[in-house]
Amino acid sequence: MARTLEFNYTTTLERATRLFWETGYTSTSLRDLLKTMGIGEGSFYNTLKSKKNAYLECLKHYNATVNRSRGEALFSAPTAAAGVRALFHTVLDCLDDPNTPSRLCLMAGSITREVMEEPDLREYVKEQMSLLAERMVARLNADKEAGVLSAEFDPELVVPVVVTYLQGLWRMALVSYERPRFERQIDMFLTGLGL
Amino acid sequence: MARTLEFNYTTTLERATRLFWETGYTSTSLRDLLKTMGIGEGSFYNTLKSKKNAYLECLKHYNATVNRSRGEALFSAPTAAAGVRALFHTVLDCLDDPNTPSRLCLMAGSITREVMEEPDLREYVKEQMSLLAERMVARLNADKEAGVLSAEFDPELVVPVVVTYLQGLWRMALVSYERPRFERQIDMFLTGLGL
DNA sequence: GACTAACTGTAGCAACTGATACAGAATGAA
DNA sequence: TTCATTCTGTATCAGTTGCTACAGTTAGTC
Repeated sequence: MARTLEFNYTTTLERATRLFWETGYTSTSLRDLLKTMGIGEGSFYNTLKSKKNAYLECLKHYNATVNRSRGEALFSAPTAAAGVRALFHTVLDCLDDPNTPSRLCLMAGSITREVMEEPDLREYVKEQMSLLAERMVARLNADKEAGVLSAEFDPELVVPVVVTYLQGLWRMALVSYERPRFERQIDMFLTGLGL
Repeated sequence: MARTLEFNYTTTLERATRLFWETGYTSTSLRDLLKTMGIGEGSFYNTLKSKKNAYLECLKHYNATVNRSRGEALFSAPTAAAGVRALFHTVLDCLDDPNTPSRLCLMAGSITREVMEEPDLREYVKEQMSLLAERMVARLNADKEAGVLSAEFDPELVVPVVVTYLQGLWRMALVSYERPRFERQIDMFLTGLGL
């Protein structure tokens, strides 16, 4: 072993994550990336290998922080239904937060032809999405077995609908967003599903 | 007036539409565009002014053809509920059609940071989306007044949910698509809303 | 048949794309 | 101190981006 890293890897990745979050994978140029990260191409390619790999690391970082807290919102609520509503609440809070880099969640923003064409990125995104879905199914099933949710309620069927709707929500926020409208819409949606 | 256009405007725009549909606004290069259109930069900039304007014209063309038939599916059904289901049916048919350029509807694919940053494009997309929503609301209200839908049913509240879900559906198809799964999901969703 | 207006192809622009080569600097082990 | 190893900044690569200048071609009008 020899010379140590001159920059702080974590804070640098954090900056990269925010930029990718703001401008997306393809339209974030390497130059801008390096500028906001505060490092040169030498350091970048030595530690992160490529733009694609850097993006993957940012996705992981995002899931370990932002999406992790969303998952906690889902689980810390007294009932599964309240948990799902809490999850949507964190999404609205994110949209309202002036500190958020973009109206689009980094993960939602990665569901793009260009990103999906990269096999490793595609697989990671797919994997993470089913992970969230599985956790949600598990939580709903727990309530079902406890008798909080009716026996007819089918988590395996409902969860994909919720995930799909959530993806649509991020995109719609890109067109126009007003919290009260979104709140009413989400309530209508979840009530319809029995949550 | 003088010299006439050497190429057929309509078929040329059709080709451009298919390419934009396939590869999206930003990642469709002018070179590729000209190659598939079969014209040179001279003709292109004389008739279409810019890449942005060409994209706008393609969106209009798409709405006048593909989305028009989707609207017809919505209206030609005996009931509004059947109409909405027919609309989703055309979407699935589009996803199954091997001739379709992309898993993503051209309009759905235009809901992107880059596109939304162009004021004219943004306005057009927004306008077209509310147009579809209005038509849907009108159809549902007609059924409500006819007594086919219950008095409690609120189209103004339900329609945004449907539109949002549809956007999510396109994106999810980009991740992975299997018709039976989607059919079940859509049925669950619409049933929940009372459609 | 001349004139004018519009269309078209070629060449080229400056800026940017992700990535690399490589000399030099810093570090820990011997 | 020596030495191998790793990190970093500069310069640069070949290819691409949307767009424009302009000469040459074609057509309708008088």
